[in-house]
Amino acid sequence: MGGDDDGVRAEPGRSVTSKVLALLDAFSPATPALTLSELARRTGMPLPTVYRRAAELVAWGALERGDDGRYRIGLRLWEVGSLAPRGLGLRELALPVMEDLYEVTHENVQLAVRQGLELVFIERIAGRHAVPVLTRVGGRFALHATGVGLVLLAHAPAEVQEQVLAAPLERYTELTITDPRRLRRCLAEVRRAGYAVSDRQVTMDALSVAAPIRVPEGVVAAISLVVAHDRADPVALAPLVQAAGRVVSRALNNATGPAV
Amino acid sequence: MGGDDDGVRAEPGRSVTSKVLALLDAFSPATPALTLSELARRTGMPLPTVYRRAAELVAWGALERGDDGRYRIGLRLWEVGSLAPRGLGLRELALPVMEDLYEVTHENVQLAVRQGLELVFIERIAGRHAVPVLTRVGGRFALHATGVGLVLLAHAPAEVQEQVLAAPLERYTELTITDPRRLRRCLAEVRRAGYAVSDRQVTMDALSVAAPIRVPEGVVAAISLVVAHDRADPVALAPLVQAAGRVVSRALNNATGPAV
DNA sequence: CTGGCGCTTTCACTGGGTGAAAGCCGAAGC
DNA sequence: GCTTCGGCTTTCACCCAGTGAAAGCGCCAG
Repeated sequence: MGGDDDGVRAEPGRSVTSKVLALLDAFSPATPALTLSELARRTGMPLPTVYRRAAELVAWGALERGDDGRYRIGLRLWEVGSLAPRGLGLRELALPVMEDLYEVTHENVQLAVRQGLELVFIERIAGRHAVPVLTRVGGRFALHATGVGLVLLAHAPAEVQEQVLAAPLERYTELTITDPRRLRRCLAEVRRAGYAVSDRQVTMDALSVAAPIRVPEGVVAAISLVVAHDRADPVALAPLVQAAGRVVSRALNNATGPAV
Repeated sequence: MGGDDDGVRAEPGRSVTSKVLALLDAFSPATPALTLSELARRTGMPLPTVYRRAAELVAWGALERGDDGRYRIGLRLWEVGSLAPRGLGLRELALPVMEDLYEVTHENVQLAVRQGLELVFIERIAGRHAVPVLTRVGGRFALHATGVGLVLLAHAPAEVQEQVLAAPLERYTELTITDPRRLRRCLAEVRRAGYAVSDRQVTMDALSVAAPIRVPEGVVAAISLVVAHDRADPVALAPLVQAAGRVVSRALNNATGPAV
């Protein structure tokens, strides 16, 4: 048999639901718009199948189809997605605080939560005169490099930490921590200090200072400032970020009764 | 009220996809967390069916299941949703401008697009010392009352305008425009002036000033300031909002090549 | 005119989906 | 302790929604 396929293999007999979800999976920040055949190729499903499923998704609003025939994620899906618990309570409560932080510093302000072994950026205020950051809202990133990542990892369940420490740590710059033992010491220091500094560990021009956001059960999110590394004084910024973290923590604890 | 809602009726033989989407539909700002039986009741589907579909959605991350057994929208869905075209390009470009507007005024800044016969709030900066607004990001609202709504409606395709004008116009306050002929005149005035003012037409304490965001094809979004009606000077605010709208328009036109 | 590409529709077959019913589990009541 | 009850999970035999090869369509380039 010719072995020239590259995309996801189509397991015969996969459930309809998984097909629908596979279609959504095909979209990514790098490929936010796909033609029918691209979708078919990426999901490994026959073209007519993709056609029918996609048509249903378009009818509901989960996908949109542009004049160019390409499919995109639909506004309706965004709408439903914004009901995600962290999208809701946390984001709404944190945004005013992030604005304050931005107004004081005019630097990039970021808010992230951990999901599995990665972090997801929930919100970001991108200072127009600040260093450009390559992350985007809704984007994922490794836990071991960014400021928010270090905070989230430092306060994650032990098993999560072990899994991250066991896997190879990707290197982004020459300052990225890739030695598990050094990372372990770094995490201990983050817990002790109550904040994390990532100095040029993601890009060589930026430095970030991050602080945890806590509920009684533990740390649910992290907030950070990203600044140019050569005009940065992490020690001066830390109290600001920590204070912001505490304000959001307090707001969260007051607001949410039962569920996070 | 409306506590007795039967939710969506189950047509026998509806497609699996529609069942999956019906599950997502069951979630709303008012009901962001649902038990299995609530889901079954709201969608009109048998409990085992809901159980299986929901399990698949949880496995993928479209839903999450809390310790309390309730289902919530999952972070993964939010992540995919944030790839929606308006969620992406527009929001990212508009946010810095919205921040500037907030910094100058310290009032609520809102960004909305039209979807069908309603508007959807894409982004909002809620001034902590400004009037509280009841809308939320990801939430929908009628087109005929708010400032953004009037702008979006005034520049919507004729058929959309006719549909809105033909349907009964819900009254929110005694100042809400509910007479189609008056609304029609109002829309003409919005087009002429290049901005819209909604004075106490949604709540009796707030007033909003909105301006369009344009691409060559037409108006794709609207930006607005919401302020306390008694300290408002719409005529003074209008140029600010219009300027913000123009800045975003320009950014959009530069950034987006092929697709909006 | 022809060939190629990408999308849409058809059609007969089949296995994933169905839902009634039975099992399970923990909490509240006796 | 035992029982009931409500809500969740699993089973099972039936069957129609979904399937995908193949044919049809529309468009553009050569």
